[in-house]
Amino acid sequence: MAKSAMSQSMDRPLPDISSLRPPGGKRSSKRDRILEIFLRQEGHLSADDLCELVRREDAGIGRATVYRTLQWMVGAGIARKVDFGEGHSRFEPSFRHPRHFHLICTKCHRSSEFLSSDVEALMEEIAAARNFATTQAVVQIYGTCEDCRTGTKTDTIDGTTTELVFARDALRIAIATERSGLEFYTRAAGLTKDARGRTVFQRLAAEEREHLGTLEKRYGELVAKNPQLEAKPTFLFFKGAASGLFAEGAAKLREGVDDQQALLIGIKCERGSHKFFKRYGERFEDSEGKRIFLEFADEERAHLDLLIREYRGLVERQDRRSPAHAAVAKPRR
Amino acid sequence: MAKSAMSQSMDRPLPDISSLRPPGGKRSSKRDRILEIFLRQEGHLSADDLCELVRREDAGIGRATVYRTLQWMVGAGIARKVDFGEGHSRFEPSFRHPRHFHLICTKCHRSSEFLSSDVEALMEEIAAARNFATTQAVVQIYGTCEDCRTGTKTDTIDGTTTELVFARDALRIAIATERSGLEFYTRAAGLTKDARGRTVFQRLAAEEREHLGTLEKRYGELVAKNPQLEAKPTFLFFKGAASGLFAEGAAKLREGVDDQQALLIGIKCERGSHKFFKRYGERFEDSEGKRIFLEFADEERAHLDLLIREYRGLVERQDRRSPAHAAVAKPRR
DNA sequence: CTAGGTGCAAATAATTTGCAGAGGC
DNA sequence: GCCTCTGCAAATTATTTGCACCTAG
Repeated sequence: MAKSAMSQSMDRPLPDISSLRPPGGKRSSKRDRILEIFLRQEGHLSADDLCELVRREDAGIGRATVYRTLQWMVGAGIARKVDFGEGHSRFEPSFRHPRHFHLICTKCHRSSEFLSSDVEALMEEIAAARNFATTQAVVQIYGTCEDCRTGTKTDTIDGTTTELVFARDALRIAIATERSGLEFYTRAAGLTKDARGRTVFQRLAAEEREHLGTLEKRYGELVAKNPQLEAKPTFLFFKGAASGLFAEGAAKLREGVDDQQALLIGIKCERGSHKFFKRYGERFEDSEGKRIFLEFADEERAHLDLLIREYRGLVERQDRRSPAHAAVAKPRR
Repeated sequence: MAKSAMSQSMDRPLPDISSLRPPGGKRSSKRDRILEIFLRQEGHLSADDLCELVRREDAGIGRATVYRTLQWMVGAGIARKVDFGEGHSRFEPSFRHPRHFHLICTKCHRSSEFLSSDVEALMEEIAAARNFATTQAVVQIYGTCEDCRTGTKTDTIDGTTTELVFARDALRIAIATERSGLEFYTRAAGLTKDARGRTVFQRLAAEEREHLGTLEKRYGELVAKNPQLEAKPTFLFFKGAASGLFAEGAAKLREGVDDQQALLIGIKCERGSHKFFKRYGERFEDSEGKRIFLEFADEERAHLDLLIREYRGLVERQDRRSPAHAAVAKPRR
């Protein structure tokens, strides 16, 4: 039985490339050369592809060294080994997008990538149900790509645009969530009888509107600077329970609730939304998209705090009026 | 570049084993021997494992023949080639469960299987968004299994119990859906003012209750006959949008609706539920679990028809009273 | 000086192929 | 007799190793 497995410890946050020379071996020499050439490429290289490339620039480098360097890179978390069932492994730089998945065309042998937090969430659930400690997950969809079926060249996401497409998708998701939040608060403001409560909701609606404006402006700037962006396929699939949350909240509002309940619903929505974007934002590598998610999470957090403050104030005022009823459920945290 | 790909055309509904001898080659001889030995095993065999097994029973069979038979089996849809990243391929009989996914323990090198219609649905969506024609999907979760971490032996699903565990899970899902349906109709009956409409909802509630009883009895019988079943881990992960549908429907009822709207909500729920179970039932191989899903789909269909009939009656009666308002949206189909 | 890095060629491992012979129809 | 199946050994491909040599700290 051969080579069993190059240490499967992938998907670490990887600091920066220059700082990881020491771990393991001495400084370096050809290693650097190979690494540099590897990182310069895009797509999924086979060991042999890399050999060729290296040989082209530096005649005196042996296949064995390339293989050894590849093993080191995988162990150090610089590269990821992927298997497309071709009888040989391929390698991809891992610093760009951790845990992305692949659509693999069996006709043209090209593969395109996608991110799906939805799929990840499901896999986490499944692993948890089986008490399985996940280190890595592989999702590969095999089939025929659009280009091969129709003969036309469709727009693809290449190495230079992934970052941008990711940022675009992050913005789109944030905007969608913001919209449903705005709708929720507008409706809540319309329903609330208490003048003070209404003011809070109006203020939140105004904030959402403003933030929505900011996000849309940013989106506009992004696509203005990169006109090809709008046509690119979706890279990040993320239904975002957050948008579901606000819709659900809005439905509850329609059932008719008192001011206190409305605040609690708002709190639930913002808490869910915050947690959600924080959690998913954190699992991405440093990038514009990640930053958008985390910023957005902070924004939601601020709203959450505001709502909680207001809720406390409301309960306090009620207490003062009729201390006996004070036993109303308090929001956690 | 080697062997590229054994025809990727897997996952066909496979008729029965005896009838697929002719396609391709002559009758057979050793082929049958190898096939028979392969099918008798459970788990994921490597080509070498199979060679050993075959050699043990029939000394005069060469490695090449085993490889060639394996290729033929994959092409004929009898076997599926799986790659766990060990440097060699493994093969599994494909007639049991099409498109299942794997949890692979990197410590003990064992793998357990699961089905997730939720993951499948997401992958379909993703493929559709990219205009990608899927032929096969691979989902592998690598990590450490419970046994390896805790040292204890947990209950696993082996070849003899998969069918039963699948049936168990199908029943559990059907029961959960039935429960939420029952709750929905009970609530609807309570809310409906029109005597006739109320009768319909009561009748449906009664039917759901009865069917629920049947399903629960069946579940009880199943686990009584196989006491080890209750402790087995979940095999089929299936949130079932259907249960979500009824819950959503019930929420809408709470908002306060008239009888006609209540019927429409019921129709929407049953239609969704029927479609859902039909669709997912169809993608399974013939098995008790599949039958449970399809039976359940039929049941929901009957309810749907009843609701539609009732809805039509209601509209007609209204028409007779005030023909002018006849332009109410009709349910499709 | 010394541990690890490197090249080359040989070793290993998984899988396929060429070819002569065997077997069913 | 034809056509495919088979076995064996040789070929191919991907990847690793042994070993002598080289090089940076």
